[in-house]
Amino acid sequence: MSETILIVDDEQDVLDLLTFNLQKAGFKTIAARDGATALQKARDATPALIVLDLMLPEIEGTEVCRQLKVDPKTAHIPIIMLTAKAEEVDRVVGLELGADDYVTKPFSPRELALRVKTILRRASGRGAPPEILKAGDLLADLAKHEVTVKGKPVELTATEFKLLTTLLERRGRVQSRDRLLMDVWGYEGEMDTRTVDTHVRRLREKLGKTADLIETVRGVGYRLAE
Amino acid sequence: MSETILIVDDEQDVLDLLTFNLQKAGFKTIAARDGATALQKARDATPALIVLDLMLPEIEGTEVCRQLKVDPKTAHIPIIMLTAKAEEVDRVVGLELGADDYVTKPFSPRELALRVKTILRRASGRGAPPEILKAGDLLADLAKHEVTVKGKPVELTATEFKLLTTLLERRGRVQSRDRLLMDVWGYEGEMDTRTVDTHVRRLREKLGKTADLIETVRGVGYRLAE
DNA sequence: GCCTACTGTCACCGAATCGTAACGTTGCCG
DNA sequence: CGGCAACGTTACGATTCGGTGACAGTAGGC
Repeated sequence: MSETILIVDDEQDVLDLLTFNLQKAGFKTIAARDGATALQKARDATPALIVLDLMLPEIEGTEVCRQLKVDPKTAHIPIIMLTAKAEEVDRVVGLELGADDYVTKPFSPRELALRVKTILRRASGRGAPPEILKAGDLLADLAKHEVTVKGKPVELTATEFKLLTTLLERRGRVQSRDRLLMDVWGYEGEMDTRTVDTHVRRLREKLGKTADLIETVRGVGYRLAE
Repeated sequence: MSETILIVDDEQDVLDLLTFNLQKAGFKTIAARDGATALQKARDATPALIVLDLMLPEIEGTEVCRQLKVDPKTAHIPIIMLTAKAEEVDRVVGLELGADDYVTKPFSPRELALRVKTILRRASGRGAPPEILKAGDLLADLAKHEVTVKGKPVELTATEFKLLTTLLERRGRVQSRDRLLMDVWGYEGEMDTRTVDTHVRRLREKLGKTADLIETVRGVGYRLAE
């Protein structure tokens, strides 16, 4: 089941780190240090997944991503973006670019390996690919970054979307505010746990009547009804 | 569920900071200020996780890490590295050592606590998590934070839930009031309180007929029938 | 550069929840 | 059969918790 992964980064250290850890996780790896090489290797080797640094010399990582998605030969290959700033993320994932996931630097090896596995499992279609999450009238399309209630689309912000999908992924199980802060907001930044409440409220507002799917468990956290 | 964490750093300030924040996050902590002590304490106490500074006097942090990974007694313990320079990190953590994650100084206490939680959650998730407790018609699902009697859900407050699950976990064994105050309420030392009685009553009330599972042992405490 | 959308924080409020005291009841002892 | 101690029950003030609206900072789009 050893699949090949293309790693694109201009820094040798990062390249080594990724190569080592992904190989330890059981993948084959090939590397590229600039955009042009990356495009060529992607076409030649057709890897199962590409890890792409956003900041590259000469050609921008975003441009590489776009070209990969244009070429029919490489368009289907999932891409994980490496980026320094968490703010850029919104644009990168799901919008103009077709990146499937992102990891912010500095990232933990463990985290990256996990995401790679998750995406490959999802892409291979084996074992119930959770591309689309459902709950009652609620549909969340991870690939399209789109949520619908009874077929009608609901406009959510990036944070709201992530919060909702996080709850959907653990449907039925209560998520503490701390837990949600970790999974939705990430490691960095000191944040008030009440921020979660506010976003839950905004989510409920936008979901209208379907909002009662989001249950409050007093003294514990939030939960999506089953 | 309080797990022990070994903190290794030669600076007292950092040690204090880490100790304070990890304890606030609900962990027990032990500390070591040099490599030799760290190795010894790791073997003796077998902590659930080790936070290890890369820069140590006498023995390098890298060397400590290596030795930890060699000893079968400590090899399985996850390690989070503390390091000052971001560039070194990649190589050190990924290639030479078996560290599970790293945090660069200056780090936010919150971030570290979160990474600790993430890794511990992942590590403990492997085993057989007894997430559902049973007793007669009574079912308690820890993850869902939900209790049912004969399939019908019963609404419990956070305290009642914790009290019930605590009794369930020690089914058949009598729990003294002091013991319950410690485990459920987190109180220390002895105190003269009827609080436990009141909550037991409320529990019984909500459980209806199933309440007789909770037995009173006069002069001692409470017990869940087997 | 202005404007809009989004985000995180704060203060306030009502309601659920909690701990304690006071009182009633039960069981055990001589 | 009394008395006492342990436990059950009730009630209530205090506290905590989550919902809500408002607001300032910020980034992106035009």
